[in-house]
Amino acid sequence: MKDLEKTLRALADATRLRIIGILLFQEACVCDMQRVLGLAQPLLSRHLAYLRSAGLIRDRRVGTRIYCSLALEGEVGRALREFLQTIMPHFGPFHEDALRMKAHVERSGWMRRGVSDSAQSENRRSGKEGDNEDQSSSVQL
Amino acid sequence: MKDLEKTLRALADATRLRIIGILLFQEACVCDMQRVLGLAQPLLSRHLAYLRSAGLIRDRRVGTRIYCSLALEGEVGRALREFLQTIMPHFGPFHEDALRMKAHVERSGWMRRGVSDSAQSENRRSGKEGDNEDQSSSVQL
DNA sequence: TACCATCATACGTATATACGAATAATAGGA
DNA sequence: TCCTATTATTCGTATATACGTATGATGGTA
Repeated sequence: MKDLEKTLRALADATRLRIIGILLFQEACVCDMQRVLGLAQPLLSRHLAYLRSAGLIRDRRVGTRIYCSLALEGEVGRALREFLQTIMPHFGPFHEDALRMKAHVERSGWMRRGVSDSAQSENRRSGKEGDNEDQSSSVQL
Repeated sequence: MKDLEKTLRALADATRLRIIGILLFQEACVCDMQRVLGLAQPLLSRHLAYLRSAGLIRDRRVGTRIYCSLALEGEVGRALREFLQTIMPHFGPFHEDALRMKAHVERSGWMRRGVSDSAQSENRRSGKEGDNEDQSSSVQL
């Protein structure tokens, strides 16, 4: 968690709030977020860079894909997570974004199981679960 | 509490954070804040207007003086208060501002008791206590 | 009414920020 | 190596924002 001012500045933009809203549920890859949020790729990339620079997210690369997750640790991070979990349902686009992401993930899961990338799917299911502590969330739709 | 985006934008400025840091302790008048924070009067006035517009503070006039206090109600407001109480001690100027305000209030109280404005002092002590619920705070120095 | 204290608002300026379009960098497969 | 998918970065532009300076508005007292 970086500088407090930088953190709060990161929250002061609707696009970045939408990104955070998605990540409150679970890790997501940039390409999924791009489609679900309907953002231009460069724009999304820039906002992610900002959030990364502020220490709010971290990422990992799997092949060509970057998976992002929230990085809320320490006292301030925990307080921020709680705060976000309380306020985000009050943020206009939050629910629709969440539904779209859920639908997208289910559709994508189906495609993966049926068509392609089974090796990557195995990779995700068997070996990466332990790394995704940031996925835990108590926000309920 | 107004629009969530506006609220978060209000937090994205160091000067406004300093103002909020002072008000986390208790209601304060504009003139005291101006002196303690060392801000130009028009600047302080503008930032207070922003915070007021965002629904984060409210004020009351007593003669020529405006007293400001935090207005954190409802689910989001309560969450925000908790969040602020946790994070503000991590904000650089917070502690010094608080000490300066404390010293200022003690010095001012002395001057009031000794020299002038005893009617106003009585007014503040006897009749306004019930209105200052927002003064309660558990932030400890 | 004049004067002073307190606070709000207008004007101008420098800087920050968000975004679109274009391009560059990285990874993977044939 | 070439091509494609994914992502990062650059460039230019419009808008927002923070601040200093000057002025206006409100309240109180002599």
